[in-house]
Amino acid sequence: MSRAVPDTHGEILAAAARRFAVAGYGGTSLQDIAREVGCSKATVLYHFANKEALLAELMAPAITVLQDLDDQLTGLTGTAAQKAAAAGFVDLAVRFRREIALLRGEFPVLLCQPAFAHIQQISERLRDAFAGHSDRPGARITALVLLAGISEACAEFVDIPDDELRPALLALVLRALEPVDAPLPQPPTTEDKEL
Amino acid sequence: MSRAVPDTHGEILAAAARRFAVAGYGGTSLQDIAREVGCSKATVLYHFANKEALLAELMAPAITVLQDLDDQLTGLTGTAAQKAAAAGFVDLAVRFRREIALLRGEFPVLLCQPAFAHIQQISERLRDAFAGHSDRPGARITALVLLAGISEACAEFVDIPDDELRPALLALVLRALEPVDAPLPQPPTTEDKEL
DNA sequence: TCAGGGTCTGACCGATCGGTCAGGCATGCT
DNA sequence: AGCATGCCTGACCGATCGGTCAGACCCTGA
Repeated sequence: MSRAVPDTHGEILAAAARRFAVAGYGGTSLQDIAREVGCSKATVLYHFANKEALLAELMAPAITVLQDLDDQLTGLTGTAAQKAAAAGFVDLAVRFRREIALLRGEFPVLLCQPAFAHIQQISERLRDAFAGHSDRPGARITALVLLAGISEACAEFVDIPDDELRPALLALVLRALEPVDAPLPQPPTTEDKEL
Repeated sequence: MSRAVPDTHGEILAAAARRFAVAGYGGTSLQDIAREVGCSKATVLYHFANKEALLAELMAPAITVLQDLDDQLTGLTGTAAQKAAAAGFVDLAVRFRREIALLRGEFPVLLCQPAFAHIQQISERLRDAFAGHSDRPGARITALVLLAGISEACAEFVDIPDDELRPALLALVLRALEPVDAPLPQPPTTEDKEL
């Protein structure tokens, strides 16, 4: 049988995920992680170049999916962009809520680090899509409220099953989003804008 | 005239607010604050018992208003609780968005400290009021998304004037809240249906 | 039997943190 | 002049942080 192959690497990863979720990235020391695994801090740093590399490996799957979503949103405008962004982000947030919980408000600090710089750009494009690429303050405010709120809710409601959380969030978003390209009483004359 | 009365206490307070807003509470050292004021770290600790006391004095006005809001919400139920909580919290968040920005995701950590323990209870009651005191998952999820989203938005949009931010947030909240005690399909008068 | 590579560790490093303390300095009252 | 008081500081403290390093302990293949 598969008798106790150590897999220290994986154990460290799992322990780090648990600690980060409780105390955040900044609030968790390498010593904490080592203690949880039952090894020395030096062992943690033998398996991972540094603390940031640990976080990066933990976040990698979520980041990949986030980039895919970003690709899918390119070219979409108006309500189409809003709906696609809403469905895509809600699904992503629900699936990776453990990863979102890891960062718990440390987004602003972590995104400043060069290793995560491109994430910031993606999140700005995502917010823009949520606003239907409108620059109306109402649309921009709504987009930010929803994106931040969804992240927080997913990090908080770890006990609710995906199939319950996802539709509830999606319904909320569709209810709350400002329609962006349909407030005009007579729209046909404005389509030359696209050309 | 009032010629250069030092008011070091106030200067430290202002400098701390500026630094906390940029780097967060945990990310700001007493040394940083002292450097910004142009005094020594020991001077900061001469005017304030410790770092936490500095934060407490900075947050005091906002906390007072939060407690007032909490009082006003006691006894309200259903949609009345939702609307009162929405109006009250949006107003509070807009007015004190600088204070909210100070904490930037450090709520979970700071609320664990005994000095801020009662804030956690208030915020839970507030969330409950947002949900119209319903325990439907949809209502609870919506409440959390909106509360967290509003906080984040207020911390982010420091450049938008109050009079623009407040109505936009209020409209969003009223649009997004699940009605909780009005699931009736037909209003009392059926003839206004034509309108 | 021995060499070598993968794994792991205790000891240690420099930096930084919040906080303490004795004392310097200016001012104003007696 | 002498003294008390309020304000401020440099030097220092113990703790903790992320990270380094030489070496010990396996296991395996020659």
